[in-house]
Amino acid sequence: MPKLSNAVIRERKDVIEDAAREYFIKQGFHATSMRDISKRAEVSLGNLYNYYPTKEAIFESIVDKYLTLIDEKLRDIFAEIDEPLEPSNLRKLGELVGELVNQHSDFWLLMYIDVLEFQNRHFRKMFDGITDRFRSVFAEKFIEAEERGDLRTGVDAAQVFTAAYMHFFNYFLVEKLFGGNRHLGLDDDQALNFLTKIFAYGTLSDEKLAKFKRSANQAAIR
Amino acid sequence: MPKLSNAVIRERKDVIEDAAREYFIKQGFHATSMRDISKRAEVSLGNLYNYYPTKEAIFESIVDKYLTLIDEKLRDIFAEIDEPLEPSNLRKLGELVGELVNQHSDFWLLMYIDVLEFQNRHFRKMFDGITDRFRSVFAEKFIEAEERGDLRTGVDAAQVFTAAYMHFFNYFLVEKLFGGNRHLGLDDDQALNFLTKIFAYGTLSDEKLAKFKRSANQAAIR
DNA sequence: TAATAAAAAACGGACGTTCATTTTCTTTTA
DNA sequence: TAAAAGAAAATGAACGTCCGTTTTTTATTA
Repeated sequence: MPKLSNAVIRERKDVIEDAAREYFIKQGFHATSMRDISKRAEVSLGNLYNYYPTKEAIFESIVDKYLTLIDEKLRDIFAEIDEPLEPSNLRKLGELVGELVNQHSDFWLLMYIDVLEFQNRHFRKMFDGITDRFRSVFAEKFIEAEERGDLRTGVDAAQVFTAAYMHFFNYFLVEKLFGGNRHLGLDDDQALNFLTKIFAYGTLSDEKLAKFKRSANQAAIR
Repeated sequence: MPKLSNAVIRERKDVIEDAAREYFIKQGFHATSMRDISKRAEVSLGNLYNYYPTKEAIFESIVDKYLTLIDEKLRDIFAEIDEPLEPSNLRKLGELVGELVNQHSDFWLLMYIDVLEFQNRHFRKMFDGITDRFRSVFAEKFIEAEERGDLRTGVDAAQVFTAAYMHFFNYFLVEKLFGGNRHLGLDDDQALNFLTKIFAYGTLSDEKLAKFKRSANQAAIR
């Protein structure tokens, strides 16, 4: 038999990794057996080892693929945010983060597996230096906003954005994975408005806030 | 041999559960074997089953004990908060939550085990209806604050308190368990000030804010 | 036919749990 | 006061199953 093309190999690995991921997120890494994976992927047990040297290699391959995907998704999200400190855009950030959490909750479960079973070895970079990364993504925007005096004196734009981002994230994770069940006593839409307002009023300068109150954007965040 | 007293039984269970917990949080539930536990607890394998019917029962016993402990700790924390919406008290809340997270990080790892391996069966109640619980804990205080007009119109005191609580929580969890590594670009003290200010400016009425700016409390949160 | 992939069988060890047996310690008896 | 009895606790071997991985065998196709 001739060697399989890389494309075919990638296809079969995808099938295997889909099967493995379903088990991992349902019961964790150690509770999932290679036999479980081989059955669901419809690949013989022995053949798994033609594609991966160990079970952990399967996990790592899934994580790597996901990290790349989430990275792209986040890039897409930030591309939609042209004025990161504008309340309407902050709310949009929240919406998009909510979609990301809900559509890819598997990813966050894998992160918890990593925290538990691998001391967060594979996901460490997720939050490390996140404020500085935001600062470089929105570099000009943050400088402009500060020059315009959009923020209260002493407030750092990148820190505000990070705090809002983290809050949105955590809100949706609690709702999706921890049985939050409308834990703020609001539906997602209302919660987004509520949180957006806190961050707007909490960080914008009086002049900027006055503009915000006069603007049509206010209507959308009520 | 006469029956062991309940006190002795409780003592031995504590030893077993300490051993089990150390393994669970280091490698998860399924990666921990009854033999591991029996060795560290210096109890024979078979004897474990005189104290617990199954391995899961050990996990459940640990979780129950911890839920009680954390519940008490939270009660202590809230007892220290006499004016929940006062910025200085909000900051104090953050400090105390930080201590809780750092001193009992095991507990939160158990919560992740539960999310992963038991679909959060044992921890569901942690966040369910949390806003309403805060509302009843601080019932009079919230009503007083609203009557005094401390909050911007339309802002619900219990929701503000919950949002702040959740944010503090998440901040310290990310720092402690997810490799946050000063993820806001600030040390814990500065981060607490920063977040407290956001929630104060984000939710208090102009009159209340004016008082806050004039007060000595402002000095403590700088 | 020759090289590769896939499947199947086999390996040694570890798993959660059970159980027959031994140890421990109080109580009863002589 | 010492030994015997009785009951509960502790033990560790044993059970059947499953584990991750390796090795062997069979199938596939340029």
